[in-house]
Amino acid sequence: MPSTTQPASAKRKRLNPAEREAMIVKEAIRFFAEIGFEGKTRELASRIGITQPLLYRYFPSKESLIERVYQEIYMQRWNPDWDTLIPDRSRPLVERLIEFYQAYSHAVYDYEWVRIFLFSGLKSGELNDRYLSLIRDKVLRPVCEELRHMNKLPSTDSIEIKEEELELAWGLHGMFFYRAVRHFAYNMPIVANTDQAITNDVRLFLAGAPAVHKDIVERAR
Amino acid sequence: MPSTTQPASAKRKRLNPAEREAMIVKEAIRFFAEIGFEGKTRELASRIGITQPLLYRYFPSKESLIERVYQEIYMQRWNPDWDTLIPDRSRPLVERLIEFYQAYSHAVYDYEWVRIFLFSGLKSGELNDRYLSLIRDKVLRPVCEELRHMNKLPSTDSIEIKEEELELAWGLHGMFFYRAVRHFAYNMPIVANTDQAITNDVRLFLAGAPAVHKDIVERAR
DNA sequence: TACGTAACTTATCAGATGATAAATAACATT
DNA sequence: AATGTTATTTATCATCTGATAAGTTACGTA
Repeated sequence: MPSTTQPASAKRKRLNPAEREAMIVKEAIRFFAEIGFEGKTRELASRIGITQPLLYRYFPSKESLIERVYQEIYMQRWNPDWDTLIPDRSRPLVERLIEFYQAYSHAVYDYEWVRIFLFSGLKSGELNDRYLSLIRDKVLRPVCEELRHMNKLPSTDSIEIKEEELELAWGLHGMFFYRAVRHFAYNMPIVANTDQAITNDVRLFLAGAPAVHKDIVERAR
Repeated sequence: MPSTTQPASAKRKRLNPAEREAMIVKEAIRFFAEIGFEGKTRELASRIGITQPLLYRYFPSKESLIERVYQEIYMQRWNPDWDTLIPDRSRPLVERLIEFYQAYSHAVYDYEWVRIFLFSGLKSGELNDRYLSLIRDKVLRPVCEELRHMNKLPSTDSIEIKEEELELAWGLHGMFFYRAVRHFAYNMPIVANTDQAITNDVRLFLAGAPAVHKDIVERAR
């Protein structure tokens, strides 16, 4: 039974508002990632080492704190350098994709990110939409375009990307992201060498894609 | 504001206990799949069209009802016929894997199953362990064995399945399951032809596996 | 060292929530 | 039609929960 009061040893401390707010947000992210958004404000406060009403000096409601957690989590998970990485045809596609997904894994194979993303999706899915649109436009479509080029198929200008084709690229993304789900949601041990596993995924994907890609594009006519 | 009382039009109805219990469990599955396990007993009762205390005649606590939902959901999602499907070398491996994953999709591409599985994983992960062990032993290991055979590599008796190798098979499973996550957790539209998408996944996987599989097994020594 | 600002705590509320006890009424049997 | 059983409801409790108001004290400044 966690008490709402502080242990006598921890003396009351005044922080400047910016510091305290950062502290609250940081712990809120950790807390909601663990428990889910039904986590109670009293328990959160006790983890921070403050009293529950203090939260309401910094955020007008629990919902607004959750909103803030969303923002904080979604912000800056995308490195603008990646925009040009996948379409850069001066390098082999395998190399580009391996580099991208390894770099991306460093941003995204993260307890808090994965779990809050899942919780948010299961709750409403509204915020996930925006993020998945980003993935589609900045990763999956470029992958389809490069795949067309690699397999000497008509460019996406002449024949637009088909749903089924995009679904193929979602497959690569699924290999990648499901690893995070297994680890952070199902609590399974993570593979020893993540970079190697990603390398294998990409190699397998690119070696296998030609076997189905042509048929898909032809079915598109 | 849902009232706890019934509309006057709906007259009180006595069901025999077995029927009523089935009714409660069925709606509880739907309800917790939608809302999560923090869903309130009063709201559940109102959906069933009964009063909240009646739930407690059938289940001693909310937790025991959730336990029951777990059981109901995990029961009978595995068809014993599948045990012999993947290892049957009288047929081409592509064919076997396509048949298996299509059949499996009919059992598992399901709103209630996917969401309760995710909620349960995020909550404790205890029940998911059992299920994922099943997948590992009945799907992924057999896939690795068949892959060894197909690629003319040493059998799994002489060189045991390596973690990295199993991770490759998790990749195929990830393509498959992430599609369900996108649809049922993120609320994205599902691909028009699921069977075709699964066929593509399996073909790509088997066409691509040789490019990485040999290296993995050799690294194992 | 005194003083004022505001960060922080204590006290508390109103409504929600899981659970229990007692009252009611639907249905089977006679 | 009368009667007994029990499925179901009404009433209610103790605790929890998000949120507010009022009191307290740490700290910067003169």
